[in-house]
Amino acid sequence: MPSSLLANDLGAYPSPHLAVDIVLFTMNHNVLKVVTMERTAEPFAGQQVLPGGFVHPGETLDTTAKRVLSEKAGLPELSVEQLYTFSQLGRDPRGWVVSVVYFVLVPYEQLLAAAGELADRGLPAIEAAANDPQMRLVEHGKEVTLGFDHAAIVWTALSRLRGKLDWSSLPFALLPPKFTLLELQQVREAVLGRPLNKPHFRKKWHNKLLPGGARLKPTGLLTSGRRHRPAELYQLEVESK
Amino acid sequence: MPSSLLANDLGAYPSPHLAVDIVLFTMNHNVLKVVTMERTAEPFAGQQVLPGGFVHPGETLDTTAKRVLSEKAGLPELSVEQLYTFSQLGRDPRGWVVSVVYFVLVPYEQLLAAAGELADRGLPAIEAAANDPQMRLVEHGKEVTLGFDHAAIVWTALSRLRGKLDWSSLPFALLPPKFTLLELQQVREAVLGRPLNKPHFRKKWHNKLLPGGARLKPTGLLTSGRRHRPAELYQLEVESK
DNA sequence: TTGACATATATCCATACTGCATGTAACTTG
DNA sequence: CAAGTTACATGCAGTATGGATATATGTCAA
Repeated sequence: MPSSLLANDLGAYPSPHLAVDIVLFTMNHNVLKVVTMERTAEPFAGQQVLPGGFVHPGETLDTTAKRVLSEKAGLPELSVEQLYTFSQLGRDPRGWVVSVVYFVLVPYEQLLAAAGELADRGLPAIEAAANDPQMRLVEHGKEVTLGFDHAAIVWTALSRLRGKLDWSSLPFALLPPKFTLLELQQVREAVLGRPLNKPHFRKKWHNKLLPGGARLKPTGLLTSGRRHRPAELYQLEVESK
Repeated sequence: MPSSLLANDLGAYPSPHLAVDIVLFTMNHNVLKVVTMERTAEPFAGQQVLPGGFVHPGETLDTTAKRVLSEKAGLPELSVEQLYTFSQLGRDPRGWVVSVVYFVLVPYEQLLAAAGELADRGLPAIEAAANDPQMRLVEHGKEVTLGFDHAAIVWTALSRLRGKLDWSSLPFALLPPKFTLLELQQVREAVLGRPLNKPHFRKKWHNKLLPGGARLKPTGLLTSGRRHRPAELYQLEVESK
């Protein structure tokens, strides 16, 4: 017969410290970027790390993620999505720390408005070709090394984002509410790390119904002042049905 | 300027208790089942719950999952996959407990061999139609209620399993090493909760190359003693290339 | 021995999606 | 007004999808 589950008193075992780290993606000039911050304390002082913080009593992990996003980047209104929980031994030199990692997408304009100093400094750009398990983080032409195991975490997040491209409406969170089909194509090219065929892309995405029930609808509005023929603006609409 | 990350001493905040719960799927008579155990202690004494346990110092979460699987079901050699981390407040009446949930697939024969008493008792069968957000757990004709938030956890695991059907070789872990195409089809029908077209299914899966680099190859062997025409046995082979 | 039965397996067809080539339209800048 | 750049449309070949239909081959019962 199965032994009783959780028969031990709570508190019988020591618990790890539980933290939340955020992979905050954004996109600027057709390049996918990730928000990092300089660490001031040891360990890894002076290096770039992902924004994060410890879980407080009375918080769910989602709540912690939103609080960290608000405190560190001034972005309180974003929807967050849990990615993975990292628990490798020794991943934090200070002790036993388990990190639940969230990933979040934000249009560059919104990031600028909320935390301009972040973007001024420049953010690490993600360079990762489609069929290449390598990933480089580049800022101002030179490679950035992240502290802790955060480089591996960003790679995991990028893989998940790629997987979500085709069947989730989440990647639209990298774009402003209204966007052209070319802008959408550039987002997908940057995430996938490879070029896409343009006429085919247009046919596929014009008025496309997404699995979530949303539809990509043309608005009738046009771009202007862009030194070429204006393009129609599209937006994501929830299907009434 | 960004404030320092993790500036607080470790230990400044209280930590939740960290547990691992396992959703162990198996399949018998074309029905998808999940392994549960009767809880003997309060809270939820007498109810069925998922196998689980607390993380020990010196363990990664994967290690904990494998230890729990070994201790509670006698299955030490299975590969485990992290599903999601649950942290709703009040999900455990005893206190602040965060659960990292893993899901695992095992062929019914292997489960029988390792923990026959589990299968003798009967396991809750999962009844969930394709486009229906409802899910019922049924054992011996009547609905089973799971303790804690474990019903919601099983639903999350089923959703993930469905999502993995098309692009992962993981669902093959529900089958023995050699199997017929019909058996594979029945696995997929049980997981998806809807029938599939047979001729199309055969064309699609004969010699199919899976994303992971594995290929579904016919072995030349045939079934026998099944009161109808023998079927060819297939197996998953890693592509040398 | 023979025919009913259940499942395996093969063939065919209509439709949709993919990847790509080609051509035309419309705005901005010099 | 010409050049440049991008938007937008159409057509085509190869492949995948979803399904109907027909034939093959074993077991089992009479």
